[in-house]
Amino acid sequence: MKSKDNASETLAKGLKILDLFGVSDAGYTLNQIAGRVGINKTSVYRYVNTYCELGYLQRDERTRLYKLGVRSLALGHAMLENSEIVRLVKPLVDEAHERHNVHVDVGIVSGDAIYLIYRRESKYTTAFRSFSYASDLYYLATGKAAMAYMEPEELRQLVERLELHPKTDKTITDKQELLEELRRVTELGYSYNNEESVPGLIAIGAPLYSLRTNKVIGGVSFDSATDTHTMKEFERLYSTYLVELAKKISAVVSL
Amino acid sequence: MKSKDNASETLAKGLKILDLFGVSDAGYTLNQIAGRVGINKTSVYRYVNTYCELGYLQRDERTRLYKLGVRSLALGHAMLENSEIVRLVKPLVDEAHERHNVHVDVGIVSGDAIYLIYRRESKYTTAFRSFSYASDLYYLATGKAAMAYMEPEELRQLVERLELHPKTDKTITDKQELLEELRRVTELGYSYNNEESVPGLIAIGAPLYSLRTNKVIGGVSFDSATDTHTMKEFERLYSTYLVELAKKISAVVSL
DNA sequence: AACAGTCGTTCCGGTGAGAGGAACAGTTCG
DNA sequence: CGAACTGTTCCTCTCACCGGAACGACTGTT
Repeated sequence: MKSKDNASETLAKGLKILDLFGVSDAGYTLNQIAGRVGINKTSVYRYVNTYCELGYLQRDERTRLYKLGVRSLALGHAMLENSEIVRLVKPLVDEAHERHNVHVDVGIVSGDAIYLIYRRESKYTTAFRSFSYASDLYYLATGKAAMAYMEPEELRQLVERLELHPKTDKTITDKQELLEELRRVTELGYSYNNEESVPGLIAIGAPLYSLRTNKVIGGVSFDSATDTHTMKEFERLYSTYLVELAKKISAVVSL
Repeated sequence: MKSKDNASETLAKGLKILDLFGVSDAGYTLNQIAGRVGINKTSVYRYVNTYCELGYLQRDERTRLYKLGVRSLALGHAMLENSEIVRLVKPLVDEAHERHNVHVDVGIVSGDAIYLIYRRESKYTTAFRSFSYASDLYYLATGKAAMAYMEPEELRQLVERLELHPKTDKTITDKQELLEELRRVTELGYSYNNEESVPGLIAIGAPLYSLRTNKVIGGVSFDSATDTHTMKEFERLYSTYLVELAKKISAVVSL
């Protein structure tokens, strides 16, 4: 184990387990958990036991698998309700969602990842419920919008340590190509996701600013499916609303 | 420290900190955290550092206080989205909320506590946003409804280890009185919360069953304010809808 | 300028909680 | 019946955690 100072390795390992339950509703067996997080079974056993005793995890009575406990759900719910940023973003996204009947995602950048903190689905996108709560930036509309508006030096360093793994056959895997695309984003004011993360899923994204610090904090996207809209259609119909929404959100979020 | 076997004390302590951030949107200082959770400052420092490095917590740039990080929000959001029970409950509660324009709470019992896993507010109750995600059962409409329909032996044991602390001057603090009230609940089919948790806040609650095991799993409540409805009015207007909603939820939730 | 009161941070020594390999028992599968 | 799972316990070793104390950096008070 690489030992960073001033941090609890035990806690960090324990959190990796909780993390696992954020990406899937399916239950896990003890060995599966141990395998996924890369910790030996005995330790995982102790951690999982701790979670269960406290109510964060519980065992499904039928399948005997470990799954999320009520306490995690309640805690998650409470965190969202109490979070200032979610409380500010929610009504604006809801309004846009209801008015234009479109799928909306809001992602916030932290470290080298973008985190999905709010989503409103449309009937066209429910088929694509691939729900990873944390993603790399380079294959998402929200992420590319955020990258495009980063400070040049920040972006340079990010791209340098980036590894471009293809999610689909349309994922951009060349750094030069990515940088050129990002330049086009700044000209246009919004980004594309042209089936780069999931086949059949397209999106346009716009950056979210903090007007106080003038720095990018994330992105917002409208999503649709290729059998519903072509990219050109989708762009023509919604891009102005998207940019408008992004500005509204940026205005109320004074991080 | 009392040492329970097969559990990680370090992880348990670390989770107490995360828990703290579920009950309030206010930031905390390191010493405040240490005080609240009852752990010495140095350990808390290590835990908090771990959380920050991983993005679960972050420091507010202005106030320098520790607050929830984006990762926690995204994880919470993901857990709720992925949770089967939330996904089942949500549409039913939303429908009732929109049709009757009333505040709805859904609580699930785990251990000796009831956890709020979904809420839709009305304009009458927003003033009361006291948001503790886990509560004792005896002063809530959801909790009392759940208690009333527990198996006799289970209830007896629960009441035995109960300590009835008054939350308001109307909170029931006598075990005999509580048991009598619960008996009346079973006759009526729903419970009251007559300003027993927060002054000015009233509610009626109905139990949620698992039809498979025939056991209580929680409760659902409609809430209002004393300056909007008297208890009699509120009961007359909404009790049938509440019981109806509780049955619907119980039907879809086959835990 | 000296003060008291915060804040987060570091240092350090003693110890016990956690690590983790191995073997366990209980089950489902074919 | 064995094979492949499951969760669980036992064991020893050691290192990561504990926690009191002292630190420097700020802030506001006198």
